[in-house]
Amino acid sequence: MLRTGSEDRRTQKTRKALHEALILLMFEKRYDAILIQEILDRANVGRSTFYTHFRDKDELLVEGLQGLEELLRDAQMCAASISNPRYESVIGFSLAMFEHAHAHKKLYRSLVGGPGWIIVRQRIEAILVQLMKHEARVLFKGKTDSEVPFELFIHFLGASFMSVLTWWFNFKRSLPPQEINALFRQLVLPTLATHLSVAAD
Amino acid sequence: MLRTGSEDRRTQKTRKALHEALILLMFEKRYDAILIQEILDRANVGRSTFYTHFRDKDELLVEGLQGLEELLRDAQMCAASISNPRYESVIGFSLAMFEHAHAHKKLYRSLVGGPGWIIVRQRIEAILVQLMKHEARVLFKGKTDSEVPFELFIHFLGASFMSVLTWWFNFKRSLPPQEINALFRQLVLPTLATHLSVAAD
DNA sequence: ACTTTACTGGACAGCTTGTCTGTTATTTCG
DNA sequence: CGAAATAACAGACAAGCTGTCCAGTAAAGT
Repeated sequence: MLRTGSEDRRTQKTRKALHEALILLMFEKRYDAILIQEILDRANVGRSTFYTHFRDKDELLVEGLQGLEELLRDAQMCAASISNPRYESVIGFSLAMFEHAHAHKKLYRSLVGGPGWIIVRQRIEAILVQLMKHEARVLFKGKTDSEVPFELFIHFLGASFMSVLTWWFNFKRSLPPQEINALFRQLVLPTLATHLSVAAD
Repeated sequence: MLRTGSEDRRTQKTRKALHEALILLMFEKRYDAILIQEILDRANVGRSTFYTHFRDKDELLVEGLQGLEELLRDAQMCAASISNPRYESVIGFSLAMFEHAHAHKKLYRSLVGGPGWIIVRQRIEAILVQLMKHEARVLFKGKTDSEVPFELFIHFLGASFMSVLTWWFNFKRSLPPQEINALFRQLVLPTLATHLSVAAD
């Protein structure tokens, strides 16, 4: 029997090759214009092999965002301790996310606006929602003066962040991550202050 | 020569048939699962005819949103006069939009979440952005205490609205338009108050 | 060494798209 | 009404991409 905790080295190799090929191709053309066949050629992988790993192109793309989740989780952790008004920890991920996008500028530029962006956007938004839920639950003023459902509040924040991120990339002048982050905070802090309590207990 | 201000009756008929067929089909299945051939069959229109009118399915869908723009424009006009704090007129369209979505519940439900929603969402957002730009330009505190670019501010509002609209449809309990509108305002008014001046002059 | 698993390469049918043809039906205008 | 213009038709067409399948080969693991 072949029981191993980790995967077969061959599968690791193949998956990696496919991911890298997709990334390389995204430097050259829009995500939606990329054919599976092209990924295969670039990765030097057989057609049938691809389908044993992924159902389609989107699944390959989404898997590539695995690392991002951990990155953001760490950033959130870190921010939780140093947030001045306590409730700001809810958007503790923001700077890290902007910086990540900035570091992978070319990739994001290939994605933003195109059909691939919808996939990525939803995935990232889902990650953010998850993070913020965990962080904000305690701080949320459930029944006091606000009747906004918690879920709605979080989704609103997630979508707001993604809209700023999207705008940032469509903007001709390129702002540094710190600046766009400051702008995001300006837009969202008033709402945050209104709906979250200052102290945790 | 056949010069007429309005279109040939035949083309009007065909376009209408195609639009109606698409709508009917959207009641039955997701937009992206609908084949052009199915629209053709339903509308009783020849394949070649379709392509003389529209480049693809999306173009047909987008044309169907023409009426919405006028509806929202009217709502915005109307709201401009009765907004209590002046700056609230910027989101004067909101209730009308929620009501429109509510009136066409089934259609929206078929769209929200699916790939068709991206098309519609972007189109609606573009309309909103256009409306809000016109309304907010005068009220925007350009250089006073805020450095948020006007464009970003407007896109933020548009995306925020669309996120609330989307959440509304994904929410199991169905809230009446008035209530979801109230929630939207609660989320967005703090930011509005911060970045817009109270008086126009 | 032996077994199990993954990859290959190529062929395959299937589906959808968009184009193009000659012909028919309808509308507009004189 | 009659003639010219134009739209719609049916249906065939190539082209493209997808996803599946197979038998054979290579490479892991034990």
